[in-house]
Amino acid sequence: MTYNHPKILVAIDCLVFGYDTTENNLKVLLFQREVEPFAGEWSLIGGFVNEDEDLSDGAERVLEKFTGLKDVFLEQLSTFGKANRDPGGRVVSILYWSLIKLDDLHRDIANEHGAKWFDLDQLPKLVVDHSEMLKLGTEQLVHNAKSRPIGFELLPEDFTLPQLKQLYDAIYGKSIDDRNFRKKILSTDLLIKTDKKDKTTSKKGAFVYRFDTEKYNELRKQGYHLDLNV
Amino acid sequence: MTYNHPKILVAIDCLVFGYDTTENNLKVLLFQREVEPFAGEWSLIGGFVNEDEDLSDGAERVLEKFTGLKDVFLEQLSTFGKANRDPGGRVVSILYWSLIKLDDLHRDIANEHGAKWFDLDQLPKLVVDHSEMLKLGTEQLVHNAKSRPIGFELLPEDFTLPQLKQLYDAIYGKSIDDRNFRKKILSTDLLIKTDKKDKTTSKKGAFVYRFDTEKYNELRKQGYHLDLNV
DNA sequence: ATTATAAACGTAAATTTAACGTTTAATAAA
DNA sequence: TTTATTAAACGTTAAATTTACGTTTATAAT
Repeated sequence: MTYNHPKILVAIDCLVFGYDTTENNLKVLLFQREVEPFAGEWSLIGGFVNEDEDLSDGAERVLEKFTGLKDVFLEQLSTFGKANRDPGGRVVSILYWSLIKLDDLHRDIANEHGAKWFDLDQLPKLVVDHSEMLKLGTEQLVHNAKSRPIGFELLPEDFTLPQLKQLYDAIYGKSIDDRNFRKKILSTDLLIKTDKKDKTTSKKGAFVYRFDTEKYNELRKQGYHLDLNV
Repeated sequence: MTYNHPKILVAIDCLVFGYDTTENNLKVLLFQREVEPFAGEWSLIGGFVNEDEDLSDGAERVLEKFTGLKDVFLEQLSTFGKANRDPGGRVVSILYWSLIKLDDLHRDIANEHGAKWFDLDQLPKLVVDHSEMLKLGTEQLVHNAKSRPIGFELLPEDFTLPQLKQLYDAIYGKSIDDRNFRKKILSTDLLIKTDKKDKTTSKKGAFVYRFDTEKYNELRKQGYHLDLNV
Protein backbone atom coordinates (compact mmCIF):
# COMPACT_ATOMS: atom_id res chain seq x y z
CA MET A 1 0.00 0.00 0.00
CA THR A 2 1.42 3.30 -1.10
CA TYR A 3 -0.99 5.76 0.52
CA ASN A 4 -1.13 6.62 4.20
CA HIS A 5 -4.52 8.11 4.93
CA PRO A 6 -7.60 7.35 7.04
CA LYS A 7 -9.65 4.40 5.87
CA ILE A 8 -13.40 4.45 6.00
CA LEU A 9 -16.22 1.93 5.80
CA VAL A 10 -17.89 2.03 2.41
CA ALA A 11 -21.44 0.81 2.06
CA ILE A 12 -23.91 0.44 -0.74
CA ASP A 13 -27.60 1.18 -0.40
CA CYS A 14 -29.95 0.26 -3.16
CA LEU A 15 -33.30 1.89 -3.79
CA VAL A 16 -35.45 -0.60 -5.69
CA PHE A 17 -38.61 0.55 -7.43
CA GLY A 18 -41.18 -1.96 -8.62
CA TYR A 19 -44.47 -1.37 -10.38
CA ASP A 20 -47.46 -3.51 -9.61
CA THR A 21 -49.44 -3.88 -12.84
CA THR A 22 -52.51 -5.27 -11.06
CA GLU A 23 -52.65 -2.60 -8.34
CA ASN A 24 -51.31 0.10 -10.68
CA ASN A 25 -48.94 1.61 -8.19
CA LEU A 26 -45.26 2.07 -7.50
CA LYS A 27 -43.54 0.29 -4.67
CA VAL A 28 -40.14 0.32 -3.00
CA LEU A 29 -38.32 -2.59 -1.44
CA LEU A 30 -37.37 -2.14 2.22
CA PHE A 31 -36.02 -4.52 4.81
CA GLN A 32 -35.76 -4.72 8.55
CA ARG A 33 -32.21 -4.28 9.72
CA GLU A 34 -30.84 -7.24 11.59
CA VAL A 35 -27.87 -5.61 13.31
CA GLU A 36 -27.43 -2.72 15.70
CA PRO A 37 -27.71 0.16 15.56
CA PHE A 38 -31.33 0.37 14.34
CA ALA A 39 -31.93 -3.41 14.45
CA GLY A 40 -35.55 -4.08 13.52
CA GLU A 41 -36.03 -0.70 11.86
CA TRP A 42 -36.82 -0.26 8.19
CA SER A 43 -34.03 0.50 5.76
CA LEU A 44 -33.18 0.38 2.07
CA ILE A 45 -31.49 -2.86 1.11
CA GLY A 46 -27.75 -2.55 1.42
CA GLY A 47 -24.41 -3.93 2.50
CA PHE A 48 -20.74 -3.15 2.85
CA VAL A 49 -18.30 -3.06 -0.03
CA ASN A 50 -15.66 -5.76 -0.05
CA GLU A 51 -11.96 -4.95 -0.21
CA ASP A 52 -11.51 -6.24 -3.75
CA GLU A 53 -14.96 -5.52 -5.15
CA ASP A 54 -15.95 -2.93 -7.75
CA LEU A 55 -18.72 -0.65 -6.48
CA SER A 56 -21.00 -1.72 -9.31
CA ASP A 57 -20.36 -5.38 -8.48
CA GLY A 58 -21.21 -4.66 -4.88
CA ALA A 59 -24.47 -3.08 -5.94
CA GLU A 60 -25.30 -6.12 -8.08
CA ARG A 61 -24.46 -8.42 -5.19
CA VAL A 62 -26.76 -6.51 -2.81
CA LEU A 63 -29.60 -6.47 -5.34
CA GLU A 64 -29.32 -10.16 -6.09
CA LYS A 65 -29.17 -11.07 -2.43
CA PHE A 66 -32.50 -9.38 -1.71
CA THR A 67 -34.36 -9.95 -4.97
CA GLY A 68 -32.66 -12.86 -6.71
CA LEU A 69 -32.39 -10.66 -9.78
CA LYS A 70 -29.45 -10.07 -12.11
CA ASP A 71 -29.17 -8.01 -15.28
CA VAL A 72 -31.79 -5.44 -14.42
CA PHE A 73 -31.66 -1.65 -14.50
CA LEU A 74 -29.15 -0.64 -11.80
CA GLU A 75 -27.39 2.71 -11.73
CA GLN A 76 -25.46 4.79 -9.26
CA LEU A 77 -27.29 7.81 -7.96
CA SER A 78 -25.37 9.67 -5.29
CA THR A 79 -23.04 9.25 -2.35
CA PHE A 80 -23.90 10.11 1.22
CA GLY A 81 -21.00 10.94 3.46
CA LYS A 82 -21.79 13.12 6.46
CA ALA A 83 -19.20 12.22 9.10
CA ASN A 84 -21.83 11.44 11.74
CA ARG A 85 -24.65 10.12 9.58
CA ASP A 86 -24.45 6.64 11.09
CA PRO A 87 -24.06 6.27 14.86
CA GLY A 88 -22.52 2.82 14.24
CA GLY A 89 -19.38 4.36 12.81
CA ARG A 90 -18.02 6.44 9.95
CA VAL A 91 -19.68 5.06 6.85
CA VAL A 92 -19.72 6.53 3.37
CA SER A 93 -22.65 5.07 1.48
CA ILE A 94 -23.08 4.96 -2.25
CA LEU A 95 -26.71 4.97 -3.30
CA TYR A 96 -27.80 2.93 -6.31
CA TRP A 97 -31.26 2.72 -7.75
CA SER A 98 -32.90 -0.15 -9.54
CA LEU A 99 -36.08 -0.69 -11.53
CA ILE A 100 -37.65 -4.11 -11.72
CA LYS A 101 -40.72 -5.86 -13.04
CA LEU A 102 -42.72 -6.75 -9.98
CA ASP A 103 -44.60 -10.00 -9.61
CA ASP A 104 -45.52 -12.55 -6.97
CA LEU A 105 -42.19 -14.34 -7.27
CA HIS A 106 -40.38 -11.26 -6.07
CA ARG A 107 -42.71 -10.91 -3.16
CA ASP A 108 -41.69 -14.39 -2.00
CA ILE A 109 -38.00 -13.82 -2.49
CA ALA A 110 -38.21 -10.51 -0.67
CA ASN A 111 -40.00 -12.18 2.22
CA GLU A 112 -37.25 -14.73 2.61
CA HIS A 113 -34.82 -11.91 3.35
CA GLY A 114 -37.05 -9.98 5.71
CA ALA A 115 -37.71 -7.52 2.92
CA LYS A 116 -41.10 -6.14 1.93
CA TRP A 117 -42.60 -4.01 -0.82
CA PHE A 118 -44.10 -0.71 0.34
CA ASP A 119 -46.42 1.65 -1.45
CA LEU A 120 -44.76 5.00 -2.00
CA ASP A 121 -47.46 6.76 0.01
CA GLN A 122 -47.33 4.35 2.92
CA LEU A 123 -43.69 4.33 3.86
CA PRO A 124 -42.50 3.61 7.38
CA LYS A 125 -39.89 5.70 9.17
CA LEU A 126 -36.49 4.86 7.70
CA VAL A 127 -33.06 4.64 9.34
CA VAL A 128 -30.28 7.21 9.07
CA ASP A 129 -30.61 9.29 5.88
CA HIS A 130 -32.58 6.74 3.88
CA SER A 131 -35.63 8.99 3.62
CA GLU A 132 -33.42 11.54 1.93
CA MET A 133 -32.22 8.80 -0.42
CA LEU A 134 -35.78 7.90 -1.22
CA LYS A 135 -36.65 11.51 -1.94
CA LEU A 136 -33.70 11.79 -4.29
CA GLY A 137 -34.60 8.52 -5.99
CA THR A 138 -38.20 9.54 -6.50
CA GLU A 139 -37.13 12.80 -8.11
CA GLN A 140 -34.75 10.84 -10.28
CA LEU A 141 -37.52 8.49 -11.31
CA VAL A 142 -39.74 11.36 -12.45
CA HIS A 143 -36.89 13.14 -14.18
CA ASN A 144 -35.69 10.02 -15.97
CA ALA A 145 -39.18 9.05 -17.04
CA LYS A 146 -39.21 12.20 -19.16
CA SER A 147 -35.94 11.65 -20.94
CA ARG A 148 -35.18 7.93 -20.99
CA PRO A 149 -37.19 4.78 -21.68
CA ILE A 150 -37.17 3.63 -18.07
CA GLY A 151 -40.87 2.87 -18.02
CA PHE A 152 -40.20 -0.35 -19.88
CA GLU A 153 -37.93 -1.55 -17.05
CA LEU A 154 -40.95 -1.54 -14.78
CA LEU A 155 -43.38 -3.32 -17.10
CA PRO A 156 -43.38 -6.83 -18.52
CA GLU A 157 -41.81 -7.17 -21.97
CA ASP A 158 -45.33 -7.37 -23.38
CA PHE A 159 -47.52 -4.46 -22.37
CA THR A 160 -50.46 -2.45 -23.62
CA LEU A 161 -50.67 1.30 -24.17
CA PRO A 162 -53.27 1.74 -21.41
CA GLN A 163 -50.88 -0.07 -19.05
CA LEU A 164 -48.00 2.15 -20.09
CA LYS A 165 -50.09 5.26 -19.62
CA GLN A 166 -51.16 4.16 -16.15
CA LEU A 167 -47.53 3.61 -15.21
CA TYR A 168 -46.63 7.13 -16.30
CA ASP A 169 -49.68 8.43 -14.44
CA ALA A 170 -48.27 6.76 -11.32
CA ILE A 171 -44.77 8.16 -11.86
CA TYR A 172 -45.90 11.70 -12.65
CA GLY A 173 -48.58 11.62 -9.98
CA LYS A 174 -51.24 12.93 -12.33
CA SER A 175 -53.50 11.67 -15.06
CA ILE A 176 -51.97 12.25 -18.48
CA ASP A 177 -54.27 12.85 -21.45
CA ASP A 178 -54.38 9.41 -23.01
CA ARG A 179 -54.79 10.68 -26.59
CA ASN A 180 -51.75 12.93 -26.33
CA PHE A 181 -49.75 10.27 -24.53
CA ARG A 182 -50.53 7.74 -27.23
CA LYS A 183 -49.56 10.19 -29.95
CA LYS A 184 -46.27 11.09 -28.27
CA ILE A 185 -45.15 7.57 -27.49
CA LEU A 186 -46.14 6.20 -30.91
CA SER A 187 -44.45 9.10 -32.72
CA THR A 188 -41.09 7.91 -31.38
CA ASP A 189 -41.56 4.81 -33.53
CA LEU A 190 -39.91 2.78 -30.79
CA LEU A 191 -42.85 0.54 -29.96
CA ILE A 192 -43.41 -2.71 -31.82
CA LYS A 193 -47.10 -3.50 -32.17
CA THR A 194 -47.92 -7.21 -32.00
CA ASP A 195 -51.18 -8.72 -33.23
CA LYS A 196 -51.95 -10.01 -29.76
CA LYS A 197 -54.64 -8.43 -27.62
CA ASP A 198 -54.88 -8.28 -23.86
CA LYS A 199 -58.54 -8.57 -22.83
CA THR A 200 -58.14 -8.55 -19.08
CA THR A 201 -59.48 -5.03 -18.70
CA SER A 202 -61.93 -4.62 -21.55
CA LYS A 203 -64.15 -6.46 -23.98
CA LYS A 204 -62.44 -4.85 -26.92
CA GLY A 205 -58.99 -5.71 -25.69
CA ALA A 206 -55.84 -3.62 -25.96
CA PHE A 207 -53.09 -4.37 -28.42
CA VAL A 208 -49.88 -5.75 -26.98
CA TYR A 209 -46.72 -3.74 -27.66
CA ARG A 210 -43.04 -4.31 -27.07
CA PHE A 211 -40.26 -1.74 -26.71
CA ASP A 212 -37.71 -1.78 -29.53
CA THR A 213 -34.55 -1.79 -27.41
CA GLU A 214 -32.27 -2.49 -30.35
CA LYS A 215 -33.57 0.42 -32.36
CA TYR A 216 -33.38 2.71 -29.36
CA ASN A 217 -29.76 1.78 -28.67
CA GLU A 218 -28.94 2.35 -32.32
CA LEU A 219 -30.53 5.79 -32.30
CA ARG A 220 -28.81 6.65 -29.02
CA LYS A 221 -25.43 6.12 -30.66
CA GLN A 222 -26.44 8.67 -33.27
CA GLY A 223 -27.24 11.24 -30.60
CA TYR A 224 -30.98 10.64 -30.38
CA HIS A 225 -32.60 11.88 -27.21
CA LEU A 226 -35.97 10.53 -26.10
CA ASP A 227 -38.53 13.06 -24.89
CA LEU A 228 -41.61 11.78 -23.09
CA ASN A 229 -42.43 15.00 -21.36
CA VAL A 230 -46.19 15.41 -21.05
CA MET B 1 -16.97 0.93 16.42
CA THR B 2 -19.93 -1.35 15.94
CA TYR B 3 -19.32 -2.61 12.40
CA ASN B 4 -16.71 -5.13 11.38
CA HIS B 5 -16.09 -4.75 7.66
CA PRO B 6 -13.27 -3.84 5.30
CA LYS B 7 -12.23 -0.20 5.39
CA ILE B 8 -11.28 1.63 2.26
CA LEU B 9 -9.47 4.84 1.35
CA VAL B 10 -11.94 7.52 0.31
CA ALA B 11 -10.77 10.35 -1.91
CA ILE B 12 -12.32 13.43 -3.40
CA ASP B 13 -11.58 14.66 -6.88
CA CYS B 14 -12.84 18.01 -8.01
CA LEU B 15 -13.43 19.01 -11.59
CA VAL B 16 -13.21 22.79 -11.77
CA PHE B 17 -14.51 24.65 -14.81
CA GLY B 18 -13.58 28.25 -15.40
CA TYR B 19 -14.59 30.55 -18.23
CA ASP B 20 -12.16 33.06 -19.60
CA THR B 21 -14.18 36.11 -20.67
CA THR B 22 -11.29 37.61 -22.63
CA GLU B 23 -10.39 34.43 -24.53
CA ASN B 24 -14.01 33.29 -24.65
CA ASN B 25 -13.30 29.71 -23.81
CA LEU B 26 -13.83 27.11 -21.13
CA LYS B 27 -10.95 25.84 -19.05
CA VAL B 28 -10.40 23.14 -16.46
CA LEU B 29 -8.03 23.22 -13.53
CA LEU B 30 -5.46 20.41 -13.42
CA PHE B 31 -2.41 19.83 -11.29
CA GLN B 32 0.73 17.75 -11.41
CA ARG B 33 0.63 14.98 -8.85
CA GLU B 34 3.38 15.18 -6.30
CA VAL B 35 3.27 11.62 -4.96
CA GLU B 36 3.67 8.18 -6.45
CA PRO B 37 2.13 6.53 -8.29
CA PHE B 38 1.85 8.91 -11.24
CA ALA B 39 4.03 11.64 -9.67
CA GLY B 40 4.45 14.47 -12.18
CA GLU B 41 1.44 13.44 -14.26
CA TRP B 42 -1.64 15.59 -14.71
CA SER B 43 -4.67 14.99 -12.55
CA LEU B 44 -7.84 16.67 -11.34
CA ILE B 45 -7.34 18.46 -8.06
CA GLY B 46 -8.11 16.14 -5.16
CA GLY B 47 -7.28 14.74 -1.76
CA PHE B 48 -8.25 12.13 0.77
CA VAL B 49 -11.23 12.41 3.06
CA ASN B 50 -10.45 12.82 6.74
CA GLU B 51 -11.88 10.46 9.35
CA ASP B 52 -14.23 13.05 10.86
CA GLU B 53 -14.95 15.13 7.77
CA ASP B 54 -18.20 15.41 5.83
CA LEU B 55 -17.70 14.63 2.14
CA SER B 56 -18.95 18.10 1.18
CA ASP B 57 -16.51 19.68 3.64
CA GLY B 58 -13.72 17.65 2.12
CA ALA B 59 -14.66 18.91 -1.32
CA GLU B 60 -14.67 22.49 -0.07
CA ARG B 61 -11.28 21.95 1.55
CA VAL B 62 -9.79 20.58 -1.68
CA LEU B 63 -11.23 23.41 -3.74
CA GLU B 64 -10.02 26.10 -1.37
CA LYS B 65 -6.56 24.58 -1.18
CA PHE B 66 -6.09 24.81 -4.94
CA THR B 67 -8.05 27.95 -5.77
CA GLY B 68 -8.35 29.94 -2.56
CA LEU B 69 -12.09 30.06 -3.20
CA LYS B 70 -15.00 29.46 -0.85
CA ASP B 71 -18.73 29.72 -1.37
CA VAL B 72 -18.76 28.91 -5.06
CA PHE B 73 -20.79 26.41 -7.05
CA LEU B 74 -19.68 22.97 -5.86
CA GLU B 75 -21.76 19.83 -6.26
CA GLN B 76 -21.26 16.11 -6.11
CA LEU B 77 -21.30 14.36 -9.45
CA SER B 78 -20.52 10.68 -9.19
CA THR B 79 -18.42 8.11 -7.38
CA PHE B 80 -15.71 6.03 -8.99
CA GLY B 81 -14.96 2.73 -7.33
CA LYS B 82 -13.44 0.05 -9.51
CA ALA B 83 -11.39 -2.15 -7.21
CA ASN B 84 -8.20 -1.75 -9.25
CA ARG B 85 -8.66 1.77 -10.56
CA ASP B 86 -5.66 3.11 -8.65
CA PRO B 87 -2.44 1.06 -8.56
CA GLY B 88 -1.53 2.85 -5.33
CA GLY B 89 -4.23 1.03 -3.42
CA ARG B 90 -7.99 0.55 -3.13
CA VAL B 91 -9.43 4.02 -3.36
CA VAL B 92 -13.05 5.01 -3.80
CA SER B 93 -13.18 8.51 -5.19
CA ILE B 94 -16.11 10.88 -5.05
CA LEU B 95 -16.13 13.33 -7.92
CA TYR B 96 -17.32 16.89 -7.35
CA TRP B 97 -17.59 19.61 -9.92
CA SER B 98 -17.20 23.32 -9.48
CA LEU B 99 -17.84 26.42 -11.56
CA ILE B 100 -15.85 29.58 -10.94
CA LYS B 101 -15.32 33.03 -12.35
CA LEU B 102 -11.88 32.95 -13.86
CA ASP B 103 -9.48 35.86 -13.59
CA ASP B 104 -5.75 36.51 -13.24
CA LEU B 105 -5.86 36.13 -9.47
CA HIS B 106 -6.87 32.51 -9.84
CA ARG B 107 -4.12 31.88 -12.27
CA ASP B 108 -1.60 32.99 -9.66
CA ILE B 109 -3.14 30.96 -6.88
CA ALA B 110 -3.30 27.92 -9.11
CA ASN B 111 0.35 28.33 -10.00
CA GLU B 112 1.36 28.33 -6.35
CA HIS B 113 -0.05 24.81 -6.04
CA GLY B 114 1.40 23.41 -9.22
CA ALA B 115 -2.01 23.72 -10.80
CA LYS B 116 -2.75 25.11 -14.23
CA TRP B 117 -5.76 26.02 -16.35
CA PHE B 118 -6.17 23.99 -19.54
CA ASP B 119 -8.35 24.64 -22.54
CA LEU B 120 -10.92 21.90 -22.99
CA ASP B 121 -9.54 21.05 -26.41
CA GLN B 122 -5.92 20.93 -25.31
CA LEU B 123 -5.99 18.54 -22.41
CA PRO B 124 -2.99 16.44 -21.43
CA LYS B 125 -3.21 12.74 -20.64
CA LEU B 126 -4.77 12.34 -17.22
CA VAL B 127 -4.09 9.82 -14.46
CA VAL B 128 -6.30 6.87 -13.55
CA ASP B 129 -9.92 7.44 -14.61
CA HIS B 130 -9.78 11.22 -14.58
CA SER B 131 -10.46 11.47 -18.31
CA GLU B 132 -13.67 9.60 -17.70
CA MET B 133 -14.48 12.07 -14.93
CA LEU B 134 -13.85 14.94 -17.28
CA LYS B 135 -16.11 13.44 -19.90
CA LEU B 136 -18.87 13.04 -17.34
CA GLY B 137 -18.36 16.58 -16.09
CA THR B 138 -18.49 18.05 -19.57
CA GLU B 139 -21.75 16.25 -20.29
CA GLN B 140 -23.08 17.50 -16.98
CA LEU B 141 -22.07 21.05 -17.87
CA VAL B 142 -23.97 20.94 -21.14
CA HIS B 143 -26.98 19.28 -19.58
CA ASN B 144 -27.12 21.69 -16.66
CA ALA B 145 -26.68 24.71 -18.89
CA LYS B 146 -30.04 23.86 -20.40
CA SER B 147 -32.00 23.52 -17.21
CA ARG B 148 -30.30 25.58 -14.51
CA PRO B 149 -28.77 29.07 -14.34
CA ILE B 150 -25.21 27.79 -14.10
CA GLY B 151 -23.91 30.18 -16.75
CA PHE B 152 -23.93 32.96 -14.19
CA GLU B 153 -21.52 31.01 -11.98
CA LEU B 154 -18.95 31.28 -14.75
CA LEU B 155 -19.38 34.99 -15.50
CA PRO B 156 -18.73 38.07 -13.38
CA GLU B 157 -21.76 39.40 -11.51
CA ASP B 158 -22.00 42.12 -14.13
CA PHE B 159 -22.16 40.78 -17.67
CA THR B 160 -23.54 41.66 -21.07
CA LEU B 161 -25.89 39.64 -23.27
CA PRO B 162 -23.23 39.15 -25.98
CA GLN B 163 -20.92 37.79 -23.25
CA LEU B 164 -23.60 35.43 -21.99
CA LYS B 165 -24.33 34.22 -25.50
CA GLN B 166 -20.64 33.57 -26.15
CA LEU B 167 -20.43 31.55 -22.96
CA TYR B 168 -23.36 29.38 -24.06
CA ASP B 169 -21.78 29.07 -27.49
CA ALA B 170 -18.69 27.70 -25.76
CA ILE B 171 -20.68 25.30 -23.58
CA TYR B 172 -22.89 24.00 -26.39
CA GLY B 173 -20.03 23.94 -28.85
CA LYS B 174 -22.03 25.75 -31.51
CA SER B 175 -23.10 29.26 -32.37
CA ILE B 176 -26.57 29.98 -31.04
CA ASP B 177 -28.77 32.44 -32.95
CA ASP B 178 -28.28 35.61 -30.94
CA ARG B 179 -31.77 36.97 -31.58
CA ASN B 180 -33.43 33.80 -30.35
CA PHE B 181 -31.04 33.52 -27.43
CA ARG B 182 -31.78 37.07 -26.37
CA LYS B 183 -35.51 36.46 -26.61
CA LYS B 184 -35.35 33.27 -24.58
CA ILE B 185 -33.16 34.56 -21.79
CA LEU B 186 -35.03 37.85 -21.47
CA SER B 187 -38.42 36.10 -21.48
CA THR B 188 -37.49 34.41 -18.20
CA ASP B 189 -37.54 37.88 -16.62
CA LEU B 190 -34.63 36.81 -14.45
CA LEU B 191 -32.10 39.33 -15.74
CA ILE B 192 -31.82 42.76 -14.20
CA LYS B 193 -30.83 45.37 -16.77
CA THR B 194 -28.59 48.12 -15.42
CA ASP B 195 -28.08 51.47 -17.15
CA LYS B 196 -24.36 50.79 -17.45
CA LYS B 197 -22.78 49.94 -20.79
CA ASP B 198 -19.72 47.87 -21.49
CA LYS B 199 -17.85 49.37 -24.46
CA THR B 200 -14.86 47.04 -24.53
CA THR B 201 -16.06 45.21 -27.63
CA SER B 202 -18.05 47.81 -29.58
CA LYS B 203 -18.55 51.52 -30.09
CA LYS B 204 -22.23 51.23 -29.30
CA GLY B 205 -21.57 49.32 -26.11
CA ALA B 206 -23.61 46.48 -24.61
CA PHE B 207 -25.90 46.95 -21.65
CA VAL B 208 -24.75 45.38 -18.41
CA TYR B 209 -27.08 42.84 -16.82
CA ARG B 210 -27.17 40.99 -13.54
CA PHE B 211 -28.85 37.69 -12.70
CA ASP B 212 -31.73 37.96 -10.25
CA THR B 213 -30.72 35.17 -7.88
CA GLU B 214 -33.32 36.09 -5.27
CA LYS B 215 -36.18 35.98 -7.74
CA TYR B 216 -34.93 32.71 -9.18
CA ASN B 217 -34.73 31.08 -5.76
CA GLU B 218 -38.22 32.32 -4.97
CA LEU B 219 -39.59 30.88 -8.20
CA ARG B 220 -37.75 27.59 -7.63
CA LYS B 221 -39.62 27.12 -4.36
CA GLN B 222 -42.84 27.42 -6.32
CA GLY B 223 -41.78 24.67 -8.69
CA TYR B 224 -40.42 26.85 -11.48
CA HIS B 225 -38.06 25.13 -13.85
CA LEU B 226 -35.68 27.13 -16.02
CA ASP B 227 -35.39 26.13 -19.66
CA LEU B 228 -32.53 27.54 -21.70
CA ASN B 229 -32.59 24.87 -24.36
CA VAL B 230 -31.67 26.37 -27.70
C1' DA C 1 -21.22 64.51 -42.34
C1' DT C 2 -20.12 59.75 -43.43
C1' DT C 3 -18.87 55.13 -42.50
C1' DA C 4 -18.37 50.89 -40.03
C1' DT C 5 -20.07 47.59 -36.89
C1' DA C 6 -21.64 45.37 -32.72
C1' DA C 7 -25.81 45.53 -30.32
C1' DA C 8 -30.63 45.63 -30.14
C1' DC C 9 -35.06 44.91 -32.01
C1' DG C 10 -38.67 42.64 -35.16
C1' DT C 11 -41.42 39.21 -38.05
C1' DA C 12 -43.49 35.32 -40.03
C1' DA C 13 -43.68 30.36 -41.30
C1' DA C 14 -43.27 25.87 -39.33
C1' DT C 15 -43.65 22.95 -35.67
C1' DT C 16 -45.26 21.39 -31.29
C1' DT C 17 -48.41 21.32 -27.44
C1' DA C 18 -52.77 21.10 -25.18
C1' DA C 19 -57.40 20.36 -24.93
C1' DC C 20 -60.84 18.58 -26.46
C1' DG C 21 -64.60 15.30 -29.72
C1' DT C 22 -65.58 10.84 -32.36
C1' DT C 23 -65.43 6.09 -33.90
C1' DT C 24 -64.53 1.15 -33.16
C1' DA C 25 -64.36 -3.57 -31.39
C1' DA C 26 -66.07 -6.92 -28.56
C1' DT C 27 -69.00 -8.58 -24.90
C1' DA C 28 -73.26 -8.96 -22.45
C1' DA C 29 -77.98 -7.86 -21.86
C1' DA C 30 -82.53 -7.23 -23.95
C1' DT D 1 -80.50 -10.94 -33.33
C1' DT D 2 -80.58 -6.54 -32.13
C1' DT D 3 -79.07 -3.22 -28.72
C1' DA D 4 -76.50 -1.31 -25.00
C1' DT D 5 -72.14 -0.80 -22.81
C1' DT D 6 -67.42 0.53 -22.41
C1' DA D 7 -62.44 0.57 -22.88
C1' DA D 8 -59.52 1.28 -26.66
C1' DA D 9 -58.27 3.65 -30.67
C1' DC D 10 -58.39 7.47 -33.69
C1' DG D 11 -59.04 12.56 -35.01
C1' DT D 12 -59.27 17.82 -34.88
C1' DT D 13 -58.08 22.49 -33.92
C1' DA D 14 -56.55 26.69 -31.52
C1' DA D 15 -52.75 28.29 -28.97
C1' DA D 16 -48.10 28.42 -27.88
C1' DT D 17 -43.45 27.80 -29.06
C1' DT D 18 -39.57 27.31 -32.05
C1' DT D 19 -36.81 28.42 -35.95
C1' DA D 20 -34.92 31.14 -39.31
C1' DC D 21 -34.36 34.91 -40.94
C1' DG D 22 -34.49 40.72 -41.88
C1' DT D 23 -34.06 45.62 -39.89
C1' DT D 24 -32.84 49.50 -37.01
C1' DT D 25 -29.84 51.86 -33.64
C1' DA D 26 -26.01 53.82 -31.08
C1' DT D 27 -21.42 55.18 -31.01
C1' DA D 28 -16.45 56.01 -32.36
C1' DA D 29 -13.41 56.68 -36.03
C1' DT D 30 -12.69 58.63 -40.53
